[in-house]
Amino acid sequence: MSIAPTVNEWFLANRRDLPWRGEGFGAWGILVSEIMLQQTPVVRVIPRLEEWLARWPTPAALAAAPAGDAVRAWERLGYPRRALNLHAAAVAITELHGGVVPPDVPALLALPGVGEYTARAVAVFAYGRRHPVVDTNVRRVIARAVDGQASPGVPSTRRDLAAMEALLPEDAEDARLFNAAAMELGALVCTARAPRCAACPIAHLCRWRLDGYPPYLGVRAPAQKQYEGSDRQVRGLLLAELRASDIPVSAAELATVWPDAAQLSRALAGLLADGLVVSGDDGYELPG
DNA sequence: TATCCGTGGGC
DNA sequence: TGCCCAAGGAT
Repeated sequence: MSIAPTVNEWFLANRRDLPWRGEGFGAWGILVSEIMLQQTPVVRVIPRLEEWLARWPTPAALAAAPAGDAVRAWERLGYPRRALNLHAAAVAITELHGGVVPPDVPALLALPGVGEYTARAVAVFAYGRRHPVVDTNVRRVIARAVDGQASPGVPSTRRDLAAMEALLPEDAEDARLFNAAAMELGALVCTARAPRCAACPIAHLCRWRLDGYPPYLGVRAPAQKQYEGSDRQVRGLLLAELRASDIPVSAAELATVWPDAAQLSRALAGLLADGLVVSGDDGYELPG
């Protein structure tokens, strides 16, 4: 079945006016936006993205800054390893690609923090290459409209890319549009909870709807672990302490952020192993 | 492949 | 109110 023309037409009339969709928004901006958008809602990304691009308008500009500046400027976007990865990617782009974000998927995949989704998103949205782009929204749209399932099953890159490829228009520009359109449909209409089927352009041919909205019976991903009291929370508290200080912080000062010494030690060791924190004679600090 | 990695908002 | 979810990636 060919849903692309209908979904594309809906997209042209209903798409959000997002910064990375503007004319002349370059490949570097697209890459930064895609990394920031990994597991992070659009509304929280937009202000941080604009600050970043004003400060570091090119990969070379970011590469010339200390990695710790990137971690500090990440503020509270979450998963701060992304900031470190983005800095390392900027260094790689500067040193290996002449300061230009590479246009092909294998070169993009080789960049730190760039996986199957992000590599294709950059190749398609920044360079107009024809590839399937599959994120959580697209997986859900296909699961429902095509497979008749309320939720996508366990992710499988090969299977998910093949499913999207089967729907993808031949023309590269139509394909680029459809990748964005399917994502937008999942984000605005075919949402995880309470899908707005009355507003859906393909409701009349959605397999899940035609089958009477059967409940999902497959295996579900295990629920996210409780954040309160987790190592993640302790890492976040430690990093917040270090972000707030311009000078190295002593172990004694860091010890005040969490009562459980063993857990705090474990979290700090993790941050050191990740390269998010370095230790020197005067204490702990963000990397130089 | 299952698990880990932040943070915040919605219901 | 606790749980689910959010343009994933690395190991």
